[in-house]
Amino acid sequence: MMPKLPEDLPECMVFLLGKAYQKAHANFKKQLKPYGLTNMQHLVLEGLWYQEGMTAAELGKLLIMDKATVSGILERMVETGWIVKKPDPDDGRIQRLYPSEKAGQLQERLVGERKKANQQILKKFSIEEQLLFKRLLRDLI
Amino acid sequence: MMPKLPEDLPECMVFLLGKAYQKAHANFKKQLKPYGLTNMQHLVLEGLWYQEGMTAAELGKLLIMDKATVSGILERMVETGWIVKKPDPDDGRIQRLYPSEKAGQLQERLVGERKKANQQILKKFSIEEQLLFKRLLRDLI
DNA sequence: GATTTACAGTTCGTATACAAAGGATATAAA
DNA sequence: TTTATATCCTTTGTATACGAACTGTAAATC
Repeated sequence: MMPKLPEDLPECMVFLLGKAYQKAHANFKKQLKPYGLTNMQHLVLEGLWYQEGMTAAELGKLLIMDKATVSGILERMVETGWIVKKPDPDDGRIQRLYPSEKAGQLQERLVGERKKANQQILKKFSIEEQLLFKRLLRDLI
Repeated sequence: MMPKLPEDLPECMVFLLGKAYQKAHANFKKQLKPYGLTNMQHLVLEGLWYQEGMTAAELGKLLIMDKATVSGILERMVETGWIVKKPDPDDGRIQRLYPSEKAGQLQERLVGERKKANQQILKKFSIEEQLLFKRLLRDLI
């Protein structure tokens, strides 16, 4: 629960959004730990399952991630065998990204974990609140 | 705006919360840049203005920050002259924290920046939506 | 075709985040 | 009072985040 806070700080959206995300992130992180995946790595897999063969730039745009951040995450995911990079035959600048076999075998369970995490957040609210909440958040993105 | 996203990913609260915070954070960051302060450093100052002399542990609890994270932030803020650490006479484990002179002189402007950042987020919504949004976020913390 | 410009990725530096372990000190218990 | 336990804080290691600079390649323009 929220402790006592300075002045109108608890009214500050930057603070509220940060702490709400912090909590949601921490819970999902725990769920993913057994798989040896981080939240962002999981997100990358979801992106590639949606459309494999994307480039790092496309993936970053889709998932709203900085190219430098994407670069690091992809490097670790190649190292740990979650994805594969294949050079594009027509464009020497590009590497196309594919989920690995190992990733594919866990796809259902991993997507299930995300849905579970999502449900654990939403279950606190009524259906109307859930829809409104999502709309409000989307309006900020 | 939000790009096309995999399956029901755009329905996922972890994702929505993360991206909404990312955006809010980025905007506030820009506002604070002229001051040479980061968002979290600003938050620490607000905490100490609310009650100076707090310990790192108390501050962390108040602002919902990990003790290791707090430690690093405080170290940098001492280095850059935003806060001062004073040893507690009764408890050798504790350092009490105070905003510096420099911080005090900028207090009004810095608090103003936060309020401005908050307004820029909230202005997109009706009063009713604003109140509901805050309540929903608080329910997650 | 040579030059400019645009784009893809990487690398570097700095700042969170947080788990885990360690060092110092205070308090409770035996 | 010696031992055990609890706190405070720091340190270490890993993973984001992201601005900025850099390399390499493609596309556009002259």
